[in-house]
Amino acid sequence: MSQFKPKLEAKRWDIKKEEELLKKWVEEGIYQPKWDPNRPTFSIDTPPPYASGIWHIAAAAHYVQFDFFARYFWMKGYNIHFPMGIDRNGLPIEIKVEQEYGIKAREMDREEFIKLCSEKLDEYEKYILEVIRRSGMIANYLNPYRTDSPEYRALTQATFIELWNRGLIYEDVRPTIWCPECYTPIAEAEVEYVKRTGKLYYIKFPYKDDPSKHVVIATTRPELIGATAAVLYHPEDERYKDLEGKEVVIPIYNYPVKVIPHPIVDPEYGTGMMMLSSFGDLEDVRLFRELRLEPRVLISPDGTMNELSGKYKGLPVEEARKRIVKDLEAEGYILKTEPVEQNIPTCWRSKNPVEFIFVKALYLKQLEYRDALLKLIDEIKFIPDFHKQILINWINSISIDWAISRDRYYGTEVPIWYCKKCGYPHLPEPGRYYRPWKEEAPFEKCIKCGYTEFIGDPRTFDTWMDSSISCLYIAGYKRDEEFFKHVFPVTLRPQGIDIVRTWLYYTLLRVYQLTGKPAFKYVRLSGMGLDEKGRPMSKSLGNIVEPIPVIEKYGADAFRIWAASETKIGYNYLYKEDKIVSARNFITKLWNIARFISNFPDKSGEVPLEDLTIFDQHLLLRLNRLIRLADEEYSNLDSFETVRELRSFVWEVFASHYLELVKPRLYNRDGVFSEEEVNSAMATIHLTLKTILKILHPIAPFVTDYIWRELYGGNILKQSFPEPFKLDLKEDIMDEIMSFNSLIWKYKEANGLKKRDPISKVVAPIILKPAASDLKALHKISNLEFSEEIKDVEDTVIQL
RNA sequence: GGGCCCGUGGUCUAGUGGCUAUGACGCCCGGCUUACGCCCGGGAGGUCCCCGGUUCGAAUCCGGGCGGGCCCA
Repeated sequence: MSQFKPKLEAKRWDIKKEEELLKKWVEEGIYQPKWDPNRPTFSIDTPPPYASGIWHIAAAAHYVQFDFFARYFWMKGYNIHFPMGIDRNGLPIEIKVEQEYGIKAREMDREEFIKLCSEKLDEYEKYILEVIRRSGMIANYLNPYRTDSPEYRALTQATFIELWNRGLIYEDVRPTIWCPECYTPIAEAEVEYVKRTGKLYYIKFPYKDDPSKHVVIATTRPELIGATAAVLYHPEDERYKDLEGKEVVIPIYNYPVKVIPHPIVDPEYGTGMMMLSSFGDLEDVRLFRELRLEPRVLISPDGTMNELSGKYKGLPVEEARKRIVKDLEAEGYILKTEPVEQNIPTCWRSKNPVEFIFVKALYLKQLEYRDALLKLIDEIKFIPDFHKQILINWINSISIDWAISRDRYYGTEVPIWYCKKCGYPHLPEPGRYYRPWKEEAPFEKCIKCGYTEFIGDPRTFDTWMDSSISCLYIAGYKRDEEFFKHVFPVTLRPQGIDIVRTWLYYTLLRVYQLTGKPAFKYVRLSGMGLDEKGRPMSKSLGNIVEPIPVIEKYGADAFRIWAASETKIGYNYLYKEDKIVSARNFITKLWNIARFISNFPDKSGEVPLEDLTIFDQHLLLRLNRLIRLADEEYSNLDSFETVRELRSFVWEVFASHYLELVKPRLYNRDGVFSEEEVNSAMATIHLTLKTILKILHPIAPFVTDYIWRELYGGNILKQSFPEPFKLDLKEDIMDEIMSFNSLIWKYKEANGLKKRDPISKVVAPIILKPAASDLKALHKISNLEFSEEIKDVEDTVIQL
């Protein structure tokens, strides 16, 4: 009928419109919302992604997930503080630059090297910000903060200076986990254990008092025999009991060590006799401390053997192992070798095996905060709560203080100058950004000896020293106290479960040390995004799916709907293209519903709820369920059920049944409906559409905003989130309506009728009476009656 | 070795004590219904990993096992 013409003309949503909307959003200022101190604030400590290469789609999915809640709380009237940050400090970029240009940072000009890193970071940063922009996040990507900016680094240094002055930081020469490739100490949290098959060597150690006798020791590290300080067996091991107190002689190196019983030894492993060397692993370090043994470290910081190793000096560890095995074999010390499964501790960045050597490093006290932190985390709500256990386990397993200095270059500088004469450390006033390796010391003379020359500390901080205060930085800590009071503790920390022991733990520790408070109200821990076979996406597997091509093919909304409805919070989730297709199909469906509705004038402002037909009120009553669910679930920072429920309401209830039923009334070709009834339908379809658009908007901002603008005008984000309709009905009859429709359709199909063929008589349950005229019209029933006798829709009587 | 998570139609997935187990994709049948074939209607397809226990009742809770993943030692 020509009197109806849809306002939405296209037959499907055109994803090219997304770019137009992105421009509009910039113009409308949604990325930098106005601040109103009288309203509550929803703030997000957005994980500043590390600018080091391509992002996979599952990672991007994690980011849009917290955008949902920013948009939701915006519609609920909150201030939104949603900064975007980029993490740019630390080792990964240095390693990337070293590899790409084939250079070594410590062999070139520091200024020059830093410049190369910075340029590379700019390149990667652009890519990340484009993903953020293109996926429709309202994070302030127009003005991101950077962890390597002078302002950010000044804050890292200020917090360090404060903790130093409070005595929480000390310098020590201690056995440290060391990466020879990165040439720096690394933290416990940065060690990654890699399984591989190695060799177990069975080596004879002669008795000191009787060289004709020997014990056999099995080890995977024969190059460390010269670092052995004792040999151990299990106290219950009958084979070795009479050896207690005796001494054995180390082959090649020819010095004696004691035989000591210790429960750490596994009698089943090797021969049940183990050598304790400095240092094969962290356990060795602990044992040396416990047994008060003098360590003999044979390995240099560059991963080669040092002078203590004798003739193996200068050889890389692996090479030295081969050489000493040869020598031991030549002298008949090796009895046998066998393959063994090993867990090699490696550096998570360079993937090289780590070593344990003596290094001077700065330490931040953390051991003494364990109990306080365990208590503190009870004040934070974890979503889902079962993942809190990861953090608890980690806190309980920490065994050494945190080594926070790194002998590297692209990072926040350790702000210390040392007196050139007496070496006394001097720290500057906190506030500005200091670079001791290139700046004059801001001191007149040494406060200890009065000497006037200083030397700057060349080291940088562990990058977690910077990222662990991101929530303080974004809250204006030490820079805008008024703002800080409003937004701290930050509402939400969203992050993956893979960095609980690093980012989350270090943040809670640092923020507690600095403020005495929990950093967040909510911590939302998401699982890992995997490829369609359930494997992590990685370069080496070649299974990385990039987000932007997917967004360009299916639209950001389809991508976001997938992220909202296929990823259960806390659980791993698989990327599957057909899921995105399915989300895109839903958008097409929604578009066409809106297109259909746009044929009819919006009467929702003219008809009060109580004047709607009872059937129309039933639809809104059913819609109330969805409104309540969405409101509750979004406010609990989840979206999974809402999107599934919304999809089912829109597709099944609203489109397939309600809209089919009211079509005859809307068109009213035969004039059987009164003007009030027609207006009621026109009001109901628009009320429902508006509600659906608002509920879906946080998830699918583009298509909902576009439809809103076309039909109702303005930016939908500036609408308030829907409240349930106030209706005087108890339970809606939509389920019965749907069963009835299916019954009739099934009946007609079974009897070879088309859907539009008439039926002479139907006797239906009384509960369906409110929809009588709509049912009659849709199914072309000449005589529709209702009976109280019929309880169940299934028992409806049909006559052809 | 420890912790956490997972194991549901061909594939993926919802469901954490209760009627004939949810949905998506795929498959089969029917439909030229004027918002939508990116559609509509109908349908087939499942030992809910295995064993034992608790219970009137278990996919769901408990114990044990098998298989997979992540993190840690």
